[in-house]
Amino acid sequence: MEFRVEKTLANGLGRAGVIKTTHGEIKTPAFMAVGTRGFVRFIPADELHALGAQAMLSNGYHLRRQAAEIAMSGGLASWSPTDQPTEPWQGPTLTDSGGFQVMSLGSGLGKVVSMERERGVTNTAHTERLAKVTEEGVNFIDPFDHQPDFIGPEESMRIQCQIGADIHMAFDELTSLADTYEYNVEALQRTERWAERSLREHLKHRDDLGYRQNLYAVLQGGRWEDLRRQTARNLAAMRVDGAGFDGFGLGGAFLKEDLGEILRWCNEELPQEKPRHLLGLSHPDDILIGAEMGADTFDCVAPMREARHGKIYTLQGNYNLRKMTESGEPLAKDCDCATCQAGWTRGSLRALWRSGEVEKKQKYYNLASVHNLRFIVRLTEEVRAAIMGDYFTEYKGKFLAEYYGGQI
RNA sequence: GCUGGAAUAGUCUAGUGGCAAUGACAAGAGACUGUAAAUCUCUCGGCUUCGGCCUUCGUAGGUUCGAGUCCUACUUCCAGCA
Repeated sequence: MEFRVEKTLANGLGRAGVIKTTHGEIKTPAFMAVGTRGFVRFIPADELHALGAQAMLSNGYHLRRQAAEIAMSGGLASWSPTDQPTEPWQGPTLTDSGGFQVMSLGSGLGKVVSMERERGVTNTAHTERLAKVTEEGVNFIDPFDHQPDFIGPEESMRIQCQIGADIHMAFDELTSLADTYEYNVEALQRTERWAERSLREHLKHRDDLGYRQNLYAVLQGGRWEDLRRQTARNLAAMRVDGAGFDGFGLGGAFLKEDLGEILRWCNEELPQEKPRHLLGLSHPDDILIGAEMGADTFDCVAPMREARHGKIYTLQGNYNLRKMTESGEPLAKDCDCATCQAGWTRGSLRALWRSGEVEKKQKYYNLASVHNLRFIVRLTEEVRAAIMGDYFTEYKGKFLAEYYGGQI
């Protein structure tokens, strides 16, 4: 993998660049579509390409039982599940380690991850969690079949090297907003030990499929500057047999107002010549702050999940499709997505969504997902153009003013 | 005409003495950020100072401390018999 920075913002952090992987280039900043189980729900690969998606993120945790099968077919770029009609996504890919599930099945079980929720968030009681963290790794109960299972750094690396995405994530522990400083110190030190074990195991298998796979370390440390800066330095300096990480994942549960600062702390310490992936965020303000503070790639389930739940993105803000019963308006003004170009209106889309017929609903999920995903992909394209063209600050201000209507 | 059965909120539906009344759908509001999420939460007779108050289960009476529920009559619908 090769990463080249083409232009840097005046703040010295934000930049535009190109990541070159075995399966293609990613022009950054870029948004990766989330295809947790190896495909993007309701959007076939050709439509993904058509809407400008440059890469897909899948999850080693969810694909752990198909990993050997994926390896047999040559890796994620030549595999798609037999029960899905889509062709494989042949472009660049990234897999997550399963670290997020440590939190979502553990301290965050049954809870909604939010960046704006009151600070009174609480952790799920230990006795109720489906995932338990030990030094070795994470013991968990599969929520679907209730079978006990275990993933540690070595397991995650072997799974990811069988899946064969271009970029892998080290196995990390994501803490929740409710965790204390003391717990974050403990979890962070463990995450760094896991990072080293991840790197060691990754190096053994990174060429197993006949092409070079790459590993990012993940920075945790919650909202504390000392933890963030120190872990950035530690992970940037980490070497196993002379080899370091190929890039860095920026992880954690944030409050919105803290995001920019946290990214600045991390990225001021990280080497500029390595790419950085901001894990799991995609609302426009998060992308704009992320890009400004030096994140190169993004991923998030929100555009498509919110589409499925009836929230439609527009430059003037979002709206809920529920209230658009009779509307003959387009989904969004001047939108270049395939759905809008095909002439779908708010009312006609709503009728599909609320039809109660499975096939129509699936059509709705496709059309709405394409629209929202294109919206976020277009945003990253425009951010890149703004960085390259030296007008990022004006672009950001104008976008936020129009999108949030002065509410931010 | 006779004999049974049935009428409950926008719709369908539960309820056989303590009920502003079950559930579903529809409708309305909110949430969702490295996917246990085609999901979840809330509202859904009126008013309210949020403690309640008022009006509601086809219509009109009655029994009862208390009736959607029991009784009588009537109206409409369904089924069977003529």
